[in-house]
Formats: sequence, C-alpha cells, structure tokens
Amino acid sequence: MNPATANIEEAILSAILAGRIDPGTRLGEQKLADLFGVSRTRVREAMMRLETRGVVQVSARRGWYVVEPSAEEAREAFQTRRVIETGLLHSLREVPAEVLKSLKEHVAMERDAIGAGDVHSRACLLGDFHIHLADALGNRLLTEIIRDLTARTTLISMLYQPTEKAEESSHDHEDIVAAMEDGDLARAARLMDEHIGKVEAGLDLTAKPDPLAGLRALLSPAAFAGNAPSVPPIHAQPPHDQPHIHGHPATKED
Amino acid sequence: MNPATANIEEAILSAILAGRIDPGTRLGEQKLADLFGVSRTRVREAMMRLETRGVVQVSARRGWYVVEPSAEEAREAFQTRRVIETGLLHSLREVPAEVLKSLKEHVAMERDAIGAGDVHSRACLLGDFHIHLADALGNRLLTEIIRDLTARTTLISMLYQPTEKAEESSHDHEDIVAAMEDGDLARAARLMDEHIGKVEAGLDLTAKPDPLAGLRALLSPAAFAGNAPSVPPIHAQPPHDQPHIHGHPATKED
DNA sequence: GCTCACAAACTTGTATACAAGGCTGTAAGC
DNA sequence: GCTTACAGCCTTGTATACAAGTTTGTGAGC
Repeated sequence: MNPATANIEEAILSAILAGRIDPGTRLGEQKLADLFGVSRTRVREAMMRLETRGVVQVSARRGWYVVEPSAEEAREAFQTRRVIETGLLHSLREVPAEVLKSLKEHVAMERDAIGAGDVHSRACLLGDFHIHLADALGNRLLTEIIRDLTARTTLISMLYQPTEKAEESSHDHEDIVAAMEDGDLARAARLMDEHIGKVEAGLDLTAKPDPLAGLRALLSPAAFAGNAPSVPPIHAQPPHDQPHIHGHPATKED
Repeated sequence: MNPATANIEEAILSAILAGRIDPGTRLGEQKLADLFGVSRTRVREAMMRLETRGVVQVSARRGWYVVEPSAEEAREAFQTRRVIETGLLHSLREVPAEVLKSLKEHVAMERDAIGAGDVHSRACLLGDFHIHLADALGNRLLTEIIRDLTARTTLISMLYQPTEKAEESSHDHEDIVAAMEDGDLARAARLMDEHIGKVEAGLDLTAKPDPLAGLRALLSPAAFAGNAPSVPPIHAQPPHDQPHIHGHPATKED
C-alpha cells in the first residue's frame, strides 16, 4: 500500500480511536488534501479504504462523514465483539508470560490515566486494552479485525454514552487479566462477556444520534426565558454542520 | 457506495468465493476497465477496497494480484475463523427454526452437488455454509467478516489443498446442524472447532505456493525422456505469467 | 412578513493525461 | 556461446480538468 495513503488512513483511524474526531464529523476531500499536502486522489483512496473498514461513509456529492452507527448497528458491533473476544479467550490454551506482563502494565496505565483525570488518553487506553489482548494470540489478522471493531464501538460510545464509566471498565479489565493469570480462561471469557455487556448496557440506545440535540437545548424553555443571547435560535446550529447519515431525521412530534 | 464500483468488487469477490479465480491471478486495471466498460479510476477503487478486505494485493507498477497467503497467514486465517465461529455458536442461546431449516436445506444442496460430481458449485457451497451460519445471528457485520475470511480460506485451500475432502466437510456440516437442532450448542461449537481443524490439517502448508510448480513438472525426467513436445521447456511457462507476491522465489538448489 | 424559485458556490464523481518505474527482448562485447 | 547493458513497451501512480449534483443565499411575488 502506498505509504502516504496509509498515513492518511492511519491518522484518521488513530484520531477516531483516541476519541479526537466525533462521529458525524464531515471530512472534506479538499480540506484533507491541503492538510496532508497531497491531491484529492490520495485522500479519496484513504477514505474509500476507511469506508470498507466501516469507519466513514460517503454521502453522494455532499461529503465524507465519520459514521454514526444506528442503534441496530451498535448492537451488532457489541455482539460481534462479544463473539470474537470470548471466542479468543476460549481458544487460548495458555497465556504467554510476556503477554500477561504487557496486559498488567496496560491496566496499570489505565489506572494512572484515570487517577490523573486524563480523560483523553484514558478513553484511548480503555479501547486499546482489547487490541492488546488480541495480540495475545499473535494473530495480526484477528488484531486488525478487533481494531476496526474497537474504532466502531468507540464511536458508538461517543454517540450514546453520556457518562463514561472508566473506573468500572478498568476494574473489569483487571479482573479479566487476573483470571488469565490464574489460567482460568473460561472465567476470563465469562468476565469479558459480562464486561462488554455492561458497556453496552450503559449506553442509551434509545437516544438516537441526533444532530439537532444541541439545537433542542436552545429551544428549551430556559432559552425562551431570555437567557439566550440574541443569536437567532433556529439557525444557531444549522443542520448541515453536523449532518447525519443514517436517516434519523428530527422527530416530527416535537 | 457507488453501485458500479460495488459491482466490480462484488463480481471479483464472488468469483473468488466460487473458486473461479486462482490465487496469484493478475488483475490488470485496464483489462478490467475494458471488461466492465468503465475507466481505470473505478477499477482502482474496487481494487483498493478489495485490498483492504485482504483479497488482492498490489505490486508497485506491476499490477494487482489475487493474494497468495503464506503458510503463516493461512494459519492465522484458520485460527481466526475458529475463534469467531466457535464464539458465534457459544453465544447463540437458541437457534431460530427458520435458520435451522435453511441450514438443513443448504447441507442437502451440498450433498446433491457432491453426488452430482459438480466440483464447481460444491466448493462454493461448502464455503457458503459458514456464511449461512453467520446469518443465524442476523448480524450483518459478523456475516461480512466471515465472508471475507471465507474468501481467504478458499484461496488458501486452492493453494495448499491438492485433494478436497468434500464429502467429509459436508458430513461435518451435517453433524454441526444436528447438534444445533438438539440445542446442544456447546457440542456444535466443539464440532466446528474440530471441523475447521480438520480442514486446516488437510492442507500441506509446507508446500509453499510455487508459481513454478508447473514448470518443475516439465523439467521432470519424463519430460527429458522425450515425450514433451518441442516446446522449449525453460520458456514454456514464463514466470511472469503467474508472478508471486509473497516472496517465494524459485528454490535455487534445483 | 412569508414562501417559493432560481442562481451561484461548493463538493464529490469520473475520466484522462502524463509521470515514474518494471519487465522483456535485443544486440553488443567478451 | 554466454553475459550484460540498454531501449522500448507496458503497467501502475498521481494530479488535474471537467461533469454532475447538492446546498445555500438572494430576491421576486404574494
């Protein structure tokens, strides 16, 4: 693969994994081309690769957007992760010492980040745990699949999870590693199943991704009470600034 | 996604799943463009998507080639399939009646194809079983992952499996469906694990993919005995007709 | 004041032109 | 006869130009 194209692809994917790009963000070809100092051609290549990996979507002649998974797609993503990651733990016969060491170090880093209140790197680390775990098998193919899935669930969390329960997740990770250390991989798999289930359950999948959510706040009684500035409320956040892809129009009954 | 581009992508992937395109086949951009009646641009898009899915690879300024997985990559692909498909069966709580019906019909089709000696559709059906099984969860994301993996293992089988044990595979499928029908999904998962293990074990991963294999036959003693026509043996099958990607040069000791 | 139609600006979609590099066949030199 | 250098051809790599469609801003009409 072309290194420059790979860089664009990797840069965007990393930014998403790190939670630095919101779902629904528009990624204009020309803007990215200028940013990376290449022509649109290369940007388009990268975007199409990312589209295949389920990270971005194109809306015809409107632009590329970071995906905003629907509730149904969110369920599928978590189910898929559950299937793969429990399957992975079940299929592990033994855990290599260095893998265990690496995982323990990773969990320690998670706790440090949480203790330091480093919201940014903590979200990144929590997702990274699962990618590290995939490395336990030394299977690059599987690792890449899990990496893409993690990117997807990261976006889902940003969409549907108002409050991130970082401490709880990190504690779960710790328990999973402990089970692995005991050589009780069946327990590790069960814990993983529960862990992913918890994360999924913590989401509010009924709260559809709604690009007008911010607008609604402006339309709340408080706004009408007069504490909003003279900004015209209807156009304060025009819909096209964060357009949606999956067809969740503003609910009409509002 | 653009429909025309999707068609090219899908056409090539289907052909691979059906075993109609050999690993290592060169896919020239211009040739495909003429074939599909579009410009190279669209072909390149499709190829890059397929590259992301692990189906083709580009060799700089030489062309696109259907992947020839190395022995290591073959092991990874089978391990990944084992992880995912056993994980899938374990996570199934119950098997919907219509899924069971569909799977039974599929196995029946496999047996018919084997009985009729229809080599072509039988290979396609054997791979399709796993894709159908993924549908059991109704999870499109997981189905697509398994579909790509199946494409990969199909190519691997074509590279490393001289004799396909179709009857045995079909019988395995039958047993798995039977276990599912009994509601014994743990047994189904175990059988699946064994089944994939058997398929993998049936491969000769020591036999590196060797584009000069056909050439070697010409150089065998029989050829020297004079039953080969006056075709100059060295250039009868020039290496560049089926170039290799993964760096398995002709062994020098020959 | 409000609605609707239209035009301008902007964005992606597609093709094409040219650049850059690899492979093959040929011929010169040994 | 054998090796090696080189020219020509072929293929992909990249940029750019233009086509097609979408969104938005403006102004006429009611």
